[in-house]
Amino acid sequence: MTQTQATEESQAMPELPEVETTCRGIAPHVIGKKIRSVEVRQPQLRWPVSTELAQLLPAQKFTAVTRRGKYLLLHCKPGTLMIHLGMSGSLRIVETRNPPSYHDHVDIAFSNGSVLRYTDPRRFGCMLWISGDPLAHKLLRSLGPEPLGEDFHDDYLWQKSRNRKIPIKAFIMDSKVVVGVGNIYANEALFLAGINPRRAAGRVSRERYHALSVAIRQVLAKAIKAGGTTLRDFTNSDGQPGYFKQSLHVYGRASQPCQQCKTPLKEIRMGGRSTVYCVQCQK
DNA sequence: CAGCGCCCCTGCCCGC
DNA sequence: TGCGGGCAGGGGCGCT
Repeated sequence: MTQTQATEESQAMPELPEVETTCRGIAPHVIGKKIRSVEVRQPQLRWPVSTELAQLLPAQKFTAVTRRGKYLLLHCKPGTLMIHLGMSGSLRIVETRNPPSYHDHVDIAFSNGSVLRYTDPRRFGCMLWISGDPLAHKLLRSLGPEPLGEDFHDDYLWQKSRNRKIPIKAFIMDSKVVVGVGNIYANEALFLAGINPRRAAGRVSRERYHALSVAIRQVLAKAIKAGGTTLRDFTNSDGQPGYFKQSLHVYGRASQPCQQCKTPLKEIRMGGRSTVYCVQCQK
């Protein structure tokens, strides 16, 4: 991996497309492979990593790798390993002999000599063991629909937003409304739909919710498709996040001219998050 | 319930 | 050049 790629990757926040790419990327390397050992070098993530993993997982095989929102679910017979990548986390397949670096917090080693390695400099991620139905877990049971699923559409958003006074941006970033819409894609989708991020969710018309639902699907699907092109090199960890593959219209472009009307883009902070929009094109 | 602000943590950037 | 302070950011959680 070149220095340039390492730098870009360290800045990459795992949004839903990156999590989906990770899900697809690790699946063939971990499903059906016998687990030999688990090493937790740094258990202090968002919540402590259970030391029981080292006893529970060896001799097991992951039977499936699925995703719910930005949570990755590695299923095996006695339970499910739930992983969130937080802001700076990543999962890679490496060789056993590959020595861990400072931020490589967890290794799950397989009998074939490969290792599933969890890396997370900022440690906002988590790795939790769930025995029983993972979808009934506290962190998953109240989540809204998947943005690329059939339950997510304009009528759903419109119904859900009645009498809501919170800004539309906060509304679509609320995981109880819809999962996986992070700050970058919320900014982008609102620009594409022509909606001011501060507009109250309850004051967005049905027609504009149609445009918004289409925009959300579009930016996420496009990024996942872009991520898919790097899948074959997943183990070499040279994949770049999907949003580098598509032009960002507003995110990170504060004070630069709007690509539609040339008006300088405005940046405000909403809930502590950078919010960039065009005062002319987004009402 | 709805809405809002805090906080976990480190890398990066800026100013002196 | 080196160092310290400020800040960003996902999202659960506690408080109003």
